[in-house]
Amino acid sequence: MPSRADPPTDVAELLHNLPSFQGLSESALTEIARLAQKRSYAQGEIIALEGEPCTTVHFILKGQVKVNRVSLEGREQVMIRLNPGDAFCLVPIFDGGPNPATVEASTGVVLLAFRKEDFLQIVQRHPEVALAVLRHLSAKLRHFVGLVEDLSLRTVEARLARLLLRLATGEVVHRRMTQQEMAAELGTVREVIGRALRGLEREGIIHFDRHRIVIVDREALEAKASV
Amino acid sequence: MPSRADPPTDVAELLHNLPSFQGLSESALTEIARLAQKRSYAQGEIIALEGEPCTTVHFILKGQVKVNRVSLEGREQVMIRLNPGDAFCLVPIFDGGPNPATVEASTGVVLLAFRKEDFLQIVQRHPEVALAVLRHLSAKLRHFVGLVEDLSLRTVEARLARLLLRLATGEVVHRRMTQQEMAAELGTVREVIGRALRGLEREGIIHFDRHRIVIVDREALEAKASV
DNA sequence: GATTAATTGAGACTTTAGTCACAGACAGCG
DNA sequence: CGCTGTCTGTGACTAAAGTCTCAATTAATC
Repeated sequence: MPSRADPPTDVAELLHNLPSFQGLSESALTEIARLAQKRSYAQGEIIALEGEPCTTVHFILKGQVKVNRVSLEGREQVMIRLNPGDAFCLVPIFDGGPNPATVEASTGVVLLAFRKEDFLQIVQRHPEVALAVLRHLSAKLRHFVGLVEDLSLRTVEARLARLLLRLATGEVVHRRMTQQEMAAELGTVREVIGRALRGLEREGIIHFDRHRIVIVDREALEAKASV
Repeated sequence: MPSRADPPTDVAELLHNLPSFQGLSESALTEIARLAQKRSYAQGEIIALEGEPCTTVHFILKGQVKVNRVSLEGREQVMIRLNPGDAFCLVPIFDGGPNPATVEASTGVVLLAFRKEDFLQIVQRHPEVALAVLRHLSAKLRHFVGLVEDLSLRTVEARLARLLLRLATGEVVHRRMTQQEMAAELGTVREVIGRALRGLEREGIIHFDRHRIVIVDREALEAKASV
């Protein structure tokens, strides 16, 4: 299903939900709203393709996207997952290059799109927006430093332990992620994740309860995570 | 040897060399120059330490720094190397967190430092600077996407081949980099780099000539690099 | 509810990477 | 020149990760 340009409703209203546009006057907001286009994507749709030129910035209103790269052999590495309030395609807009990675809708997604020229104008005219975008890029950079450290200096088991701790609310990992997805997130393959999970269960650290994973021994899991 | 705050000379002049401050009026430049402090660091000095709070942005005037993280077992991963014109400690300034990584002077280094509050003011008052910093962060983000892909989807041999191709001017790699340094750059250990290098030589792809490496068969090296 | 399709479990095996332990080479320096 | 510290070469070994294959299980769909 292709993306749809939704009818131009109360876009200014939607801008209120985006941290990047906080602290602006109403008049500025309506002006900016005129430049935004609301779009929807179905789950699984590709929103931006690695290597392609890019002329639009996107701000997520609803849903989640994953930014990834795929190797020649078909192995996927998820770079980052983005949620409502986050933006993407900022990099190609600012440095002028092609998309550094592919962006795919993990769920149904609604977002606001700005044309490159318009967005560059906005950033230059509204220091609040510029600062918010700088904050956002900084957060991403910090995320990547952690990701590189994980991949370079930690075992799969440690990375998995950290992922479980991150996903858990209380002692339950309710989120249903397939082993394939975990593998793509952690830079390995399905079988290895499966073995690692079963290993953790055999050690009595986690427990499979239907579709949820329960953390039985949090301390032990944290110990694995900090290797 | 500790960092020195150099005497306040012609700082405005120095700003001309930094891409982040292009396109500003002379008056703006002199104003900004008043807020900058010139500092020097000796090779090997730590300029910023991972986990520490950070209150200063730095722009490199001369020399090179490496940004890295070290695991508990003492293994090092270089995140990025920065050269004249580049800035660092932007992330903690904008997102308010601690330093995401350690910054060390790879050579003797001269840089300009701004206090956090001052720099945030500058960015908000001068859209040109904001835009340049956005470009700079974007370039770093792009670099990190490549690094993650390398670590996750490529073998050490492929990463090494890419490094050699990047370092080479013509067919010669003026090897000033030790195997230890290459290992830290590529996320592995010295011995593995040594073996990989000797492997490439045995295959007749590269050749050791004194302290330089000569690329004998560029095509074969590129083939290894693109795996 | 039968039949696909997707997901998971599992074993056997290969490859890649990392560890350990030394010996040799080499560069800088008193 | 000889000493010292850094860097490199090498082999034997271990560990971690990845591959291949197939069965079992669990959704998903008509």
